[in-house]
Amino acid sequence: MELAEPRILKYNGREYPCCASLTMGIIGGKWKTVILYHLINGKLRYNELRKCMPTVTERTLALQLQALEEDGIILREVFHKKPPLKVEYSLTDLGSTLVPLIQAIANWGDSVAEN
Amino acid sequence: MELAEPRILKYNGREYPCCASLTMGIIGGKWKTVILYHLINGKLRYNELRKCMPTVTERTLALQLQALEEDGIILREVFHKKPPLKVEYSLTDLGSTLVPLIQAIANWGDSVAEN
DNA sequence: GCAATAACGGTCAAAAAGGATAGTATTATC
DNA sequence: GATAATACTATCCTTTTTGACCGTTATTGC
Repeated sequence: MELAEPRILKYNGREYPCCASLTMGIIGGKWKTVILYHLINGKLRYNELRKCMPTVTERTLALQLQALEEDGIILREVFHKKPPLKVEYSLTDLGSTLVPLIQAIANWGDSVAEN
Repeated sequence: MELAEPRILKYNGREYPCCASLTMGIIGGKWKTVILYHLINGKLRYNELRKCMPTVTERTLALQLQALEEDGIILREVFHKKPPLKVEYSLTDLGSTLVPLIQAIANWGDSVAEN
């Protein structure tokens, strides 16, 4: 059987075989949509996010935040230099274009939850 | 620091801490949204899906199809018993409720692709 | 002067996801 | 009578993701 050549899509140095998988490459994984969901209503500090997501470990949260920042989805702002006392995360302009998507993801999950 | 108790959501025997992660638990991963994207326009046979997704391995495709079936998102229909010569996959009613979501995921990926 | 807070980073380990490759049973095709 | 197609399954292995747990640096509160 012959398989067709896929058209390769690129984003931020990574390659994807389909527009759907590109999106999933950016917001996929266990925690990224949860982070974005909590950022819909505005900036949150690192520890505020932790309180919203008590079951994620600190290391994983930090990794996911870095990945989202690297992909241009969220902005990381540090206040008061030397020891970084205050860090705020918010959606970038690009990240804001994901809001309807995140909301739809959350709503669908809500609608099918059994509890 | 005190962390709040999360409200646990359940679906198909699994537990999630957030409505967004529930959805991702069902359609997350590298290939599930791609499968669903190709099923939007109607039934497809196993090998038709393979041609749509030439870069996925057979094992992974079969696993993802099983998972989607188990979660009630797709329907697997076998024709001509004995050796299963023809198998068709399609969206269930529940799976159809994901169509707007899948389309939004695909559109967003399309809009940010660099190529 | 001790603990708490803030925002992580480091290391190691476990779990989950995904890939490579080959095999199977039956029918259809050349 | 060999080959191809169909729809997978079985092993084995590698990569990726996630978790557990502890350390850091400076400031504030008791």
